[in-house]
Amino acid sequence: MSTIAVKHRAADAGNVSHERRAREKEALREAILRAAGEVFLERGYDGLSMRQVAERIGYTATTIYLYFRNKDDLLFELLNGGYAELGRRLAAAAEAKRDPLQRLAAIGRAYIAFGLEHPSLYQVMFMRRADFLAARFKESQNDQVNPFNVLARAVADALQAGVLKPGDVMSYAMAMWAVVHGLVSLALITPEVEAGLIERMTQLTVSATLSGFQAAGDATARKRPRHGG
Amino acid sequence: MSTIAVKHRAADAGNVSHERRAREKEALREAILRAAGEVFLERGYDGLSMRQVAERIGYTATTIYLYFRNKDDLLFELLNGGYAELGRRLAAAAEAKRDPLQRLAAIGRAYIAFGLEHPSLYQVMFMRRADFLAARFKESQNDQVNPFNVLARAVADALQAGVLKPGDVMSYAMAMWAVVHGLVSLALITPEVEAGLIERMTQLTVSATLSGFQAAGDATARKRPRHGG
Amino acid sequence: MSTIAVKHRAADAGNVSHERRAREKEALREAILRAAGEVFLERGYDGLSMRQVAERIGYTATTIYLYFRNKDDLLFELLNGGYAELGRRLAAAAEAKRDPLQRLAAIGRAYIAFGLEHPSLYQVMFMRRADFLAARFKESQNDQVNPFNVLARAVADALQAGVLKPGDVMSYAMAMWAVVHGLVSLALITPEVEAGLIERMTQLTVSATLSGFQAAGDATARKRPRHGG
Amino acid sequence: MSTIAVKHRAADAGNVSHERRAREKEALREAILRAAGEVFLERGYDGLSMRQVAERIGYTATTIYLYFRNKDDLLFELLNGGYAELGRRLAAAAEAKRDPLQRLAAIGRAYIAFGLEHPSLYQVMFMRRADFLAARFKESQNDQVNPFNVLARAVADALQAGVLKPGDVMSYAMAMWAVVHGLVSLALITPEVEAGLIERMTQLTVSATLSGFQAAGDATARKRPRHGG
DNA sequence: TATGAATGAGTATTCATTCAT
DNA sequence: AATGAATGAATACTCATTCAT
Repeated sequence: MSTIAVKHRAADAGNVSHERRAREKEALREAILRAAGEVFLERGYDGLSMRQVAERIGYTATTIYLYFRNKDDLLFELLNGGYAELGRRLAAAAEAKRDPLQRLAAIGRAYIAFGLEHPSLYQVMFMRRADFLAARFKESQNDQVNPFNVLARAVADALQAGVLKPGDVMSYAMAMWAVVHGLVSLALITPEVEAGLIERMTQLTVSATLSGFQAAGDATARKRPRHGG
Repeated sequence: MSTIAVKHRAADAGNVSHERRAREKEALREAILRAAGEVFLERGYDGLSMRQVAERIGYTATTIYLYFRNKDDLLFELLNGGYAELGRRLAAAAEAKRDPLQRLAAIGRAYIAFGLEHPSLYQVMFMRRADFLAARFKESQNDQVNPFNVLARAVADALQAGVLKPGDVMSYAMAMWAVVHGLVSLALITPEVEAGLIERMTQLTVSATLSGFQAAGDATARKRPRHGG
Repeated sequence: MSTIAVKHRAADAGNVSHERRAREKEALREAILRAAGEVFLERGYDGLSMRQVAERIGYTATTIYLYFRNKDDLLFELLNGGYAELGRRLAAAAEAKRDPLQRLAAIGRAYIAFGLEHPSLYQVMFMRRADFLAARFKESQNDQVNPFNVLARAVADALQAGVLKPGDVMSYAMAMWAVVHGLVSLALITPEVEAGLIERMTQLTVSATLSGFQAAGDATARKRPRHGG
Repeated sequence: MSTIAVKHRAADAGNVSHERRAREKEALREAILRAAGEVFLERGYDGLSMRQVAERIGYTATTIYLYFRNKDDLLFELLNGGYAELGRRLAAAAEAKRDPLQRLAAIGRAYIAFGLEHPSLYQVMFMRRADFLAARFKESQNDQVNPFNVLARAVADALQAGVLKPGDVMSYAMAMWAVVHGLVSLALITPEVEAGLIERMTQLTVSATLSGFQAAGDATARKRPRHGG
């Protein structure tokens, strides 16, 4: 309410370099996105209002329109950042493990961690049909770090390595996604459940699923009794 | 806006029976609930507006207040109906199978079927946080057909029968819930995916999960190679 | 909320006499007015709603429209009753005293008592400009017990008896009305004031006013040192 | 409805000064307050609606929220301004007279003048119960020019000077307030009465009251036969 | 670049009233 | 005589957005 709205006009606007201008502009843009993320987290999807965001960064609501065309545009960028971040984290998890099965488990754990760390964002990313964003996402596909692709590649590797029962890549990838998504989304809509239970059911599920997927004669299974955590 | 607002006064009011009146009233009540489910699904909790609902059924917003005390009441009835129906179906599935593992599989399949058959209702029931309803649900618990209880009882039986690896009932129940919920909710937010893929990933997941849960020495596992479908 | 709405249809409507019908109808009419008065008292002018009134007597809001054309009509009857009641009480007070000055004091006290006993009604009767009612009141003047006329007659008598300083009836009547109205309305808008203070200021004012109005050489004044109470 | 909704964007915005902007803003603020006073007077507290106010000044209801936080805030400012103005006028009247009785008479006349000059404001200030504002007024008491305090001080002085019959300050102050309030409020709700009558009854009442209050042996009374106007 | 003023559409809910029965 | 269903207008308030500066 009583946020002090400092005037943000650069005092030395006269001889400022173009670069610096661009940098400042980018900084504000990111500040807006950050604030939007916070509001998102605290008040949820519908609680995200231009005014709330503006107040948090000490600017007027109008100013946001200089950086984002409208609320949907702001939201789009926010989600885009979410997908990119998730993609990076899955990719990082994948790179950290050589063994195909361990890699799959690591990807799953990274996915779950991301979801639990960004509850509001996750809900908008994966728990709603956001048709209004679909079209825009089609255009801006960044396949490099597309989260699903990271998973699909790891599945393909594991299949080729023969550590999974025979099957098609897509079915396996969707199945695994379903499992981790089920864990995360269930945890998010039943927040009164104690953290320990979430942990135990996650262990149980990931472990069981992977051992269930595993090729019967795969000797490596014996040596890795605990897939989760 | 473009909804045609037909006058709903009975044309043949002369020989209208009390029964018919009651039936018409019940029909409108259900139409409201159905419309509310759709709107809730499309626009979320805050997006669910009495006006939207009213417009969809061709009545005034005021009319809804003749059937439901307020917005929360409307939502409560909506969800309550859903939980009851799901509970009944899970209970029926459970009763149909004697074998503990088969019973668990049957419950899972019934759950998935319910979700896919009632996409909008399912999303309202399990894909949003509805904290505001928690209190009211606490009061009106109908434990007999509480969906989760049906699952938990089946898990307890299976554990006692020794067909599952040792573990606590709650973790197993939550884990199984997570798996089926993951499958359903993923299917619902990616509707462009072909039905066959949904089917294959469901088979894969349910089968793998149950075999992963199964006690190592359980001889019965050999005889039931396909848990899903 | 859960008021049981009993069906009020006369069971023996077939051979009921016209008289009895009329009596019943009148009874309900008065029940409505009584309920309206209660609601008025509890929730004030704007809190008076047809629904509230209807609920209180166990009928539907629609029923009221069978007895009063609309809300204004109901209100008009209510106020009309108020004026009549006030008129009767002032007239009764006037008749009870023979001495002109004592009669004026008695009228004043009766006026004040009425106001304090019917706060909500008094506010609507005398503390608002109810233009929408003015026209209707012009028509239905019941001069017999018109409250102001009672006062004016008492003033005229006192002037003729020579107990008041010379002056015109209208000015005296208005002046006295102003004094008692000031006391009542002040008491009504400052309800947190203790009753004792209201009492004392009333005594003080009435006493001072009357002695101030009194003709200088009026011997009776000496003998009646206390006009109030 | 029939209000002409002029666009209020300054036509000559080019060379507009900050000062002018501020002045315009203040002007609109006061226009809102004035309109609010009128509406309040005509339709009462619950009848005072942001929409009505907005329509009367030719702006949208939303605009009012740029000047006042909410309805109560608007009302608070409205009344606060009135009390301050009345306090100032009473204080000025009090200072202008040294003689205790003349001072009381002057205060009374100033009060009446204020009421007749600001009929709508006066009605809002003193002819309605405004419990909802009590709390806020408690906080923001400006005792310096609190109207009632001005009167109470003058009464205390007069009592100490021995020109009033013995009594307590509070009773006298309330009594005098009741008298002037009665005159004003009666005048305001019976506007069809000719101005001359108002004048005569005021003279009569003020004069009588003060002489009635006056200590019996107070010689000064003889010299001031006419206390009013 | 950023702002202040303003708007119009939207929200839940309540109310007086009408109409067919 | 009384009701039940329905409406349309009203309420305070919030929000995304526009426009001139």
